[in-house]
Amino acid sequence: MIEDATSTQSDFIREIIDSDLKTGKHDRIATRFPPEPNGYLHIGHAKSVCLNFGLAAQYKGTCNLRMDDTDPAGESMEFVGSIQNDVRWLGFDWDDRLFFASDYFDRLYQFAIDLIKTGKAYVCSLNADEIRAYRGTLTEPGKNSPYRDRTVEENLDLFTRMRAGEFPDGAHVLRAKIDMSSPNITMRDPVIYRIKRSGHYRLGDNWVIYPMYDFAHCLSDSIEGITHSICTLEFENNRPLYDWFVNELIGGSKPRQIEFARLNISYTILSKRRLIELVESALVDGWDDPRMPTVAGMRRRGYTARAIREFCSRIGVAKNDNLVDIALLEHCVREDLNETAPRAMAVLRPLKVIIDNYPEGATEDMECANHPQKPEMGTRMVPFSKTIYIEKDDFMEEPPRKYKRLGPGREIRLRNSYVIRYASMVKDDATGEIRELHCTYDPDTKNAAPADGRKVDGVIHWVSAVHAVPVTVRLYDRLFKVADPAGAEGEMKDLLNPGSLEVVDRAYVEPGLGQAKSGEKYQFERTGYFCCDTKDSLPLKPVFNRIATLRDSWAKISAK
RNA sequence: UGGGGUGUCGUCAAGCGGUAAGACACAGGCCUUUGGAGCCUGCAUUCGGAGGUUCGAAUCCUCCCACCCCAGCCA
Repeated sequence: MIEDATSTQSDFIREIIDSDLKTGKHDRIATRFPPEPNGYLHIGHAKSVCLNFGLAAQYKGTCNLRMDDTDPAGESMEFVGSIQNDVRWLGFDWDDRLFFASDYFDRLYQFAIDLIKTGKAYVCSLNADEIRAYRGTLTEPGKNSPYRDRTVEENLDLFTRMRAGEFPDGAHVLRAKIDMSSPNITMRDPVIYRIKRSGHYRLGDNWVIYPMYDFAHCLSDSIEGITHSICTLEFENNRPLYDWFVNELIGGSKPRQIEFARLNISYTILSKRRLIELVESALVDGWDDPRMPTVAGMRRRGYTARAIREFCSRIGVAKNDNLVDIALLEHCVREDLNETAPRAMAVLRPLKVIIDNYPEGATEDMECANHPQKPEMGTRMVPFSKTIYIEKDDFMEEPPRKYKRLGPGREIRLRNSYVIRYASMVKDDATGEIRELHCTYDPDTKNAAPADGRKVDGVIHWVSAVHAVPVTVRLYDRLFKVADPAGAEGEMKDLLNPGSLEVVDRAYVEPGLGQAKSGEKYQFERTGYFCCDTKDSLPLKPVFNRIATLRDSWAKISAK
């Protein structure tokens, strides 16, 4: 198991576990990560994965991966596969403990029979609307169903026939007989089985009745010997029901449900429903669109599993509603990639520069460090020649104060190369746009300070025009333009950041990058971290996704 | 206005009766062939509010306020 996930500070759940271990309530701990295979995992799930698997690792216990597939609608093997892939990619391992709630259907059915036999469950023949009406409201108690007092024999007969497929969908449900006047609506004779003929993605038509979450989940936990069943806050109301089923049906050690606050992140959305909406309305390009907060999307964007784990560790585990600043996530990727990503030069918006006093047709190989602080990462050769491209932003005709880049009369250091001095510019007669710059270079400054001791403050990156490789670069930014899209009014499409994707069709990268392989991550010096796209890159024709920008203190200065 | 939760810096989050950790963000400065990275400094006299208990309260008690969740045959 990975180390960084185990070296986490404490939280209220770990305190509970420490106490359970200390008092001898448990001598080992068992958790589980229980997704429903009806969608892709997102970073909110990653928080839960890190928590559950991290706990198991920390306490030398186990964490099961369990598909909570009790409602066949929307579930599929595709999702089962993507979930396994994502959990594994995040760095966790469930060994041979991949389970399916649907594998427990026989036992669950038996538990239901047991409940009927002890008079704790009954078949109710009210329709859905009637059940709702009988349930009462938040402030008014419910009324007993007229079917509540059916005999055990009648219930057994009806339930058996429900299973046998004798009734149409919705004709009957099995309900727990608890308390229709409970102030906790969850306890007002909750439905535990419904008839649903949709066909299960694993079991086909074996069943026409399916257990509800409240019934299946606690019993699945019990079957697997889970000690701590960790879920999100919205299930707090369900805990009494969780305990009710367990107490009625399970002897010995019982699992304990503990709830924590789900993750929210600014400028994005983490509800499965909304994510599905984004995909289905084609507002994004699929579940793995690099702007998506899905594990698949983030992976494709270039986020590392390590960065995600670090993020999950830093946000902590508590019960407060939260909206974590997306800047923290960005910080975590930068922190990781700063250590690991080789540097390279890429010019996103090229401006041609001709070095007048540099010999025509000559080429020089410049030795460049792959990481300025890590000599062990080696060096590479980057060709330099008379005509180069620099970033448009790195020249200003009328530079403001504090601007350290190129301008009329100015000198600048070309990264890993020479110092050049501005000579003149050529403008387009019609538009006034700057077409190209002419400069002169100082031959004595190749990776050396000027001999006369004059200071050259600015450093800019460049790429040799004849050697550079044109590539497509996709500049990603936050998906939404509002900090809290989940809490915002209006339609989702109106909340999206129109600048969340900018495609640069013709950026120039240093020659070596032409051979970049899918998934490789680089720091394009002075611009950001980029990942060679795993889907759209072709051999020798890479497409780069911007993972994150570098911190840009000039942007802050210039904004003032 | 039923029940269940939560309220500590802009955002997360420690704190568990002994006098407010840390992180991100932000603001200054140093350093720098990435305006990157790194380094240094600053950033809650105050813990939703009001009372009370105590030598001492963010921590205990009382009342109040705000926000979140629950009326799927979803999970």
